[in-house]
Amino acid sequence: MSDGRRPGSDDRKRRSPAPPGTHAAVAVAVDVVPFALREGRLHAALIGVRATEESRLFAFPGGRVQPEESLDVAARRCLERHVPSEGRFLEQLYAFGEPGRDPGSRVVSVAYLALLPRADDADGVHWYPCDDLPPLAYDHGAVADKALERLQGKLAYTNIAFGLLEDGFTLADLQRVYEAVLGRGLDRRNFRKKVLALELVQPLGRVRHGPHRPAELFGFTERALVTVETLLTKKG
Amino acid sequence: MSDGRRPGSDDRKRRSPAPPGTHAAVAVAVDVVPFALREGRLHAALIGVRATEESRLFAFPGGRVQPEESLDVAARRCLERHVPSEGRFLEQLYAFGEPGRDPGSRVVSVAYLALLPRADDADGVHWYPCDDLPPLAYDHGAVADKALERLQGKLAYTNIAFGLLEDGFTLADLQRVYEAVLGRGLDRRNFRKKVLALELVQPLGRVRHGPHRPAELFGFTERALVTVETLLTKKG
DNA sequence: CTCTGGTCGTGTACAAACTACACAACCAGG
DNA sequence: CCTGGTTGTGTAGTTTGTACACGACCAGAG
Repeated sequence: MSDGRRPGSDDRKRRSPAPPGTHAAVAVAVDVVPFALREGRLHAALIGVRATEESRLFAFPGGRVQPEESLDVAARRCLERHVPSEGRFLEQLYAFGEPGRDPGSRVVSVAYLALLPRADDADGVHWYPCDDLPPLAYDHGAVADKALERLQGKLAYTNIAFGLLEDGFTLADLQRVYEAVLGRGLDRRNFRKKVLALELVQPLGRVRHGPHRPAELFGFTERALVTVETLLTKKG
Repeated sequence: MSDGRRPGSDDRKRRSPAPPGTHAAVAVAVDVVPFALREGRLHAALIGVRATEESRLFAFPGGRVQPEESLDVAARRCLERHVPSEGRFLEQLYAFGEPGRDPGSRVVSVAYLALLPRADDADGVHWYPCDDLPPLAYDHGAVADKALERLQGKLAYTNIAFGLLEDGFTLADLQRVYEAVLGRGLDRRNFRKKVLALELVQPLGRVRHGPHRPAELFGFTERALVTVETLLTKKG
């Protein structure tokens, strides 16, 4: 693994612009995994990339990082180009850089996790349930796994799930979000106790009417994304 | 944020090799934050990058990613070039890509977190206590913050701290690791109960002699890195 | 108007986990 | 033989998590 230079020499010189003629062969891209709820199930937004003879192939929205933009900006740009939304949550997920992940060229892709309050349809966008994704191009299968893993993990100790809701939700709505992401049921009474005790939501003073007892509507409190001690336990 | 192409068009074309003459202006590097314990305090390994008139400047070991190597391999190569060790733990941390982070050229750097069982001295390597780091080049101040944050966070629900120890440690040694990383004391008896209950360590049948009662020596169990329910609580 | 289905909202008993804390065992060295 | 400093163990009290039942309330059917 040595490059032949003397030990202790400063590796920083490699950061200088490459000499003329030897341009860097590694490109940088971003990919965004957009999650949203549809009919109580967690869905991800995909773009069709090409149709082989017998099967279509999908990938997450993404693109090259421009020389003057940051990774975060590039991710938001790529997200908004395909998926129109007012997503509040966009967080870096992981950098994928295996040499063979993109056939033909060497691309290091920084993946992002995006949470949207609604799964709006748009031109070229396909929403698929997370537990039934179509064949994915590149290494986007691994990207999807990582995204879901991160979302589930952060669910337990942050209020990240609120990125999948808009103000004016009922506690039952919120619970459905948790159940959809975790893939298991929660006890309604214990879940309610826990959420209210942490004071992450505040009643709006309005109610939602339906064929049943009216449900109180809630909104988020001031803090946008907090790391709480334990927002969730085994049974909610 | 539109690039003028029709909506829904496939952004994937950007992944193809750049046309001749228009080479990608964004380079990819890795930086490794190596942590180890020295005299009961958490230290990080730094490399001197340049000496200005009145002050030296340091940075974490790093370098450009080679066209044929993966990010993980590049990180291990850069770590081992500077810091000789048999580090068991090396994990991707975060990708830093602000346009201005590296003066002169656009470099996206994928940072890695490394844990070493010992803080060995080597040519060109400087070990500094984490709570008293010297001035850092680039955005390595933010990198250091992120690394420490990750380490502290994972301490609570994984056995990541074991990367800072070698087999043949006492439970007091292990506790000192936790206290050094967290920066606070833990209750000896509760800590011992917790660690033993999780069966992450196994007695080696040997003891360490000293001027006091002999201490039993432990090693790690088979599983290398596990995510435990709650390895740590407030008082250990 | 009454009935009914289905949801909303609350409280209580039990079990498990966390926290605080004290004492004897043991060795090296004086 | 005594002493200092560490290792090793257990118990009581508090907090947190878990399981579970019942009345309140509305819309719609009859």
